[in-house]
Amino acid sequence: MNELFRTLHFFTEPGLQQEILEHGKVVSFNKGDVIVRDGQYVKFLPIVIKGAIRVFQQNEDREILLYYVRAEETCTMSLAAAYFDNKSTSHGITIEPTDALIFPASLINEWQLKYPSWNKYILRMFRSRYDELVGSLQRLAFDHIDVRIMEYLKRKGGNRPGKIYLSHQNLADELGTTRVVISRILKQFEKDKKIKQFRGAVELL
Amino acid sequence: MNELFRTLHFFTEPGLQQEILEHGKVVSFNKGDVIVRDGQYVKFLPIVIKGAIRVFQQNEDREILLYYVRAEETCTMSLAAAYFDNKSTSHGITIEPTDALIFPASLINEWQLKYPSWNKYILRMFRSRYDELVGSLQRLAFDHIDVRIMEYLKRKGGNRPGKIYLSHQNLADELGTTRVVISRILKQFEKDKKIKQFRGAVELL
DNA sequence: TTAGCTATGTATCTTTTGATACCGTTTGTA
DNA sequence: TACAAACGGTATCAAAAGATACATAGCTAA
Repeated sequence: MNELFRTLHFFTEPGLQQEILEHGKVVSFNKGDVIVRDGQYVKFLPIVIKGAIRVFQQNEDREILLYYVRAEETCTMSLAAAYFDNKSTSHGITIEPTDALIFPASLINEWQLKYPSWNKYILRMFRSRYDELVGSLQRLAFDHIDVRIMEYLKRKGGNRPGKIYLSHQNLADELGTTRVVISRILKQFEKDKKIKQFRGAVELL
Repeated sequence: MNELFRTLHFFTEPGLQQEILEHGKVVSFNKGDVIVRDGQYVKFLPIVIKGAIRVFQQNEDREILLYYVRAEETCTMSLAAAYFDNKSTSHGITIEPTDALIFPASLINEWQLKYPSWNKYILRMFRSRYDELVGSLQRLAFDHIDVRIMEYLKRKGGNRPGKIYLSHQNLADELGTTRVVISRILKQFEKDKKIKQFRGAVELL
């Protein structure tokens, strides 16, 4: 429960902390669980304590990654959908075992008017999601695919040594390209001793 | 001043309307005026009444368009910067003569806690900026440049007949490509009788 | 062990886009 | 009017990326 308290530190008002503990419920999800589904109304808002939710949109055969919800973060798409009583336009699926604090979306309204730190939290969330997306747009617009792959691997690896588990196909989906292109570039990286490849994983050198 | 009242209708609480009129100031800008500059602290928040502000980021020689602030809208980047007391990371420049309601950014905090309709306005703003950006990302990732040009023209033209005033170079900047590419594709459109070209303008057929 | 699935390697071809260079035309203004 | 700057047309070349096809390797379950 250490992580729970770490998460709570954003919410400086004792009243808010109490409300969160009172109305919130800690739920454990398995890898691959669906948290939100496109077209569904959002009744509950999650704040992730441990793990990660992958949030993405899907049109026809195309898929576009919006963001990952990680520890201490919430899902801005869910928040907005809930707030405006809209159906969700994205999917949210856990990519690893995940614990989240879940509470009724109906509380958002009240909290906004009562707790400044809640507003700060939400606005910071929106802002950083927006910045992330601008970053993606920029990289997509101006960087070549090899740079984008390397950037992605570094970010995913979090600058720590160790294997990063994803297939060429996964990578292609994340970056919006095709498997063949990924294989081609990764092979080149391998020749240049920038990475080591395994079945279903990559290691940065 | 008709437009001013149209803008105000978002703010349903009489108290908020009164505060806006009291603390706000209507300012007229010329085309090309700089509203916010990268690296500058944001002290005032604009709500556009008439006209449009182009908000974009610039790194080295690259430029990336974020959004236009049009009538009844505000600049979410400014808002976030002001709220967190950060310097702006974007530029905002009017692309036509523009009237805006300007008020001290320091009021944001209070209004959030007092007026639900202000919160609603802000969140809707953030949400739609985010959605716009996702759209751009999607088109950039999956559409070919000819489709993107046509989409852009249609949006800019607002499905009305009439000329759309921009040079090939402008278009190239907006779409993150080069002038030659634009000229090439527009020529093709002209051959296919999809558009008519003029110096500094295009007309959809 | 074998069949079947998933993951990866790679060759070939085509398309799209970008880079560069040079041209003529229009427009604004000194 | 003359000159510079902005605008647009076009040719040539190169690079990047996608499409397709097929081969091989590892993993797993019957």
